[in-house]
Amino acid sequence: MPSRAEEQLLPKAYDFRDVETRWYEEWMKKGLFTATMDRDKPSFSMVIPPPNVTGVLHIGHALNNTLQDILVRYKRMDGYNTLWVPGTDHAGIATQNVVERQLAAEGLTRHDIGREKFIERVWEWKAKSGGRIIEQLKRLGCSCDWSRERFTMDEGLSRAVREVFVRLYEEGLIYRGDYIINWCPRCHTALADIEVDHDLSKGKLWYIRYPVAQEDRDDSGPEYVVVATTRPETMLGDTAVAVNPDDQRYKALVGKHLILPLVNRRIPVIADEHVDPEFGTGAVKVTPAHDFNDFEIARRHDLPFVNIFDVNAKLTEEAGPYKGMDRFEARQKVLEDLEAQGLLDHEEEYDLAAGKCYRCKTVVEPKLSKQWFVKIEPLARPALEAVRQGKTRIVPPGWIRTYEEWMTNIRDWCISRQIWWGHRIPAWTCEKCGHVTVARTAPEKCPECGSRDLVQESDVLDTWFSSALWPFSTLGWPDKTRELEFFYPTSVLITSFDILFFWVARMMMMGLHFMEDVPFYYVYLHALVRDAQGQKMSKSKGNVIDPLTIMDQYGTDAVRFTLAAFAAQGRDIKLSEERIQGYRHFVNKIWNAARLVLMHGSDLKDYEDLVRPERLSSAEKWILSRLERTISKTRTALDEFNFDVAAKGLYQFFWHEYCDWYLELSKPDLSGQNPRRADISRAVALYVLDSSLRLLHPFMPFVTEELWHHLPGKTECIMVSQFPKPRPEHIFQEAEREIELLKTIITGIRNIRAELGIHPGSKVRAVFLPHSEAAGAAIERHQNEIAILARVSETEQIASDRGKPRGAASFITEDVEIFVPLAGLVDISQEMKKLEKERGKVEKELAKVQGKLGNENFLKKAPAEIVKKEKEKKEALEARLEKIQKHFRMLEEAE
RNA sequence: GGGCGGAUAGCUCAGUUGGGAGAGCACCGGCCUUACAAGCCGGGGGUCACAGGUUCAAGCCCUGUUCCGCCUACCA
Repeated sequence: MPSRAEEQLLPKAYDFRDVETRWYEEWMKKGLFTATMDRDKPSFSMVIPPPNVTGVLHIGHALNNTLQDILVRYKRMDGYNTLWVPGTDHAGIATQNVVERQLAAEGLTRHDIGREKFIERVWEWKAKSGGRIIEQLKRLGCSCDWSRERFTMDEGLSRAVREVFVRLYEEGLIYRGDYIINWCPRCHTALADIEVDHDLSKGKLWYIRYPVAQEDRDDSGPEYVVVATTRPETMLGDTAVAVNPDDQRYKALVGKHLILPLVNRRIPVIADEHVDPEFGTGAVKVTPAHDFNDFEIARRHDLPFVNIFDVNAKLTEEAGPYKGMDRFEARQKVLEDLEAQGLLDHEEEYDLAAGKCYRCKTVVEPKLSKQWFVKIEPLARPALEAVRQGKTRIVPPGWIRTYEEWMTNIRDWCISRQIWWGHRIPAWTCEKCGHVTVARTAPEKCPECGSRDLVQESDVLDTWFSSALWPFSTLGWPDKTRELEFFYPTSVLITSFDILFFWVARMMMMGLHFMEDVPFYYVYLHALVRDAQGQKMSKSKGNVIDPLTIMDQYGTDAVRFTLAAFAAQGRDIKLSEERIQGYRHFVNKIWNAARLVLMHGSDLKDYEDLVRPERLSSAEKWILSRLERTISKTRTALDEFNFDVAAKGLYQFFWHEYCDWYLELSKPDLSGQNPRRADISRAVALYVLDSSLRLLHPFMPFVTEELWHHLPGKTECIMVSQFPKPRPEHIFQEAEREIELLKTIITGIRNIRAELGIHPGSKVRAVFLPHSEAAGAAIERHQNEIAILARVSETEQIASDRGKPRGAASFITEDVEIFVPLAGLVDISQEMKKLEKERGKVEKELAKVQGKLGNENFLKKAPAEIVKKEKEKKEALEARLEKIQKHFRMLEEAE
């Protein structure tokens, strides 16, 4: 039966379900997430990596946003003007795909309904289901300023996009040109280089014979040249064969012609440095329209471009008899035909990295087409410098090199996409004179010829173009807003390393160019969340841990704390349910500790005033001192983005110091007869709980908020309370030493009891032989605690070996020898075995130390401090050994 | 091909100027001790991947080797 006091207080187990929704609503209602712009406070701002509107919260989002929320809650409590800007990304291809699939279910394609209607459909979809992920972020407890939520295609951001495009165009940094680009035949659009994934797959290298043209053949020369290719179908678009200029084997053939099999085109043999004579046969087929290298070779040698693929990667008329075939079908047919004509020399197994569309995994096709590009070098240079000079610091710093590498080898950015959903390129072509006008708003007539017959560019911009502006476009740019003034540059960007190039680098470039300052002072790159075996989570492998499911199961606080505790820099997070379960236990532990403390002190409103050093016991000083160290540790760790260190430190402190020792030590006082003592120990318990809850709040917002309101006298929310500040006057070194000794003594007795198999219910007698006055005094002072925590009935102090009890179990430390005399209960031979083992250990250690001290070089070269330490260690070990031996002899006699 | 990171207890990892090998989980034993069995108490367990080197002293610094990740790249 629970007591009346218990009933009034907290339920026995924490039920997160209603607490989480209740407090989130309360925070929203009170407007606690809303940024203020108070001149007296420093600013702390972040922009969320905008999830795709199509997104569903996955474990990566959970990690990313948990870390951001921890930081922003910490800073908010620590007195900053905090702003965390939330929002979503329109995610061009991804979103278009979703709506196209819906259309397909109705038997329609986007072309059936037309561009305008299609875009309407996408907006409808967005209005209906686009906000899902935002709701999920709220479940996670994210304290974003929802009043400032943005969308990359809302009106303001679209205006920023047009502004940037026009300015870059006017500065000559955006141009349009015919280039070879990566084409996704499924998405029907160009892709930027980094939107193409390369993974190694098994393939073949086919060796094909290209006959030398009749008129160029001489009697001594070869009949054909053998070229190697992984993609035989592209031969239909060949316009040359290249060899290295220094390659003696082919020297005579340069300038002559070959007959391209199957299509019988005459193609020249050319010499180009690019060709590696060591690879394959040293002769390369050149397909200018369908290979990046060949494109470059063709430009150098002025070769024609033969386009053999259409938008679906089906063969065009240029491919003659193969017209209309799919590229892979054509590959088979080409090989068959070559074989039939005896032109297939041989084939080899070969691993190759075929490029795949990062959205749909279709093998991309290099393709020639007219696209818009950003001239990247003038933008990349300052972005590179800013990191080199430390204006923006990348954490962990290992990524700096990768960033530099990429920034120095970067190619122009292809920004046009042949899809419909996105920011339409603000360029209009005059149908009459062909003049292209780039403008912020649609021009009425052609500035060249005055024609009103203008057609807007049908392409849209790469999704990442608008994301690149996110840190300033969300703050109101191009207007000069107060937000920009207050919060730009933002303080920190927290994101996953896999979008370092896609996003971070581009924000750096755009921020520096348009705001003339870095977009953020710190970039913290976190790892990927993997499964317990280190495998990437994927639906097909079935190893996905769904954050929503586990939040339902274990509560949001447990999930958040787990993610933080495993967020070690530079390492992937291997997550398993077991770990989350473990931290749910921690949530429960906090709950129950609070329950105990509140049972005794729910009415003690002035507990903070009662905590005065001069009135405290050593245990109370000790816990304050430990708290103090935990506060500093937590702050430092958070300031350095060591979320794991902060989380684990709090766990260790709260569970293993506050609960295991302080609360246990204070129980006698809490329910004792001395009201003054009881008040103080209640006050300290409350004070430490109060501080701990505030330290834990950024990690576990819900349970801490709930408990906070049960503390006496709390009316405001914990999320706007003060984050604990260092109080050096709460460091008590003397008390720390004393309690550590007490812990050793209690553990020692417990150890003896456990080894002798004494029932926890029965009490023992303990005899102490302290090695110092301080130790003796401490034992004296803490008799009561020892009695309770080690279940000791009576204690006795002796001054020398003479008083030692015969036939006792012992525990020997540097400061004190402990004996538990248990006539009849001690198995003496057992006890001797234990001592023997102990003696072995000490002897071994002693031998090591003696070896060092016997080494002249050590004495000569090691720092005096170290030598001294070793000497002290030797003495301590010798003393200990002597005591063990004495006790051993005594047992022998007793036997 | 280039670059980066990792190898420490059964598992996941920490170990910050080189000077006493640690945590959590798992495991074993004992306890329903009035906050918590989602708990308490106690315990076992490691040639710090391998081979050299520097040093009085190496998990830590240097060289090489093996294995495993990841990023990046235009060898057809």
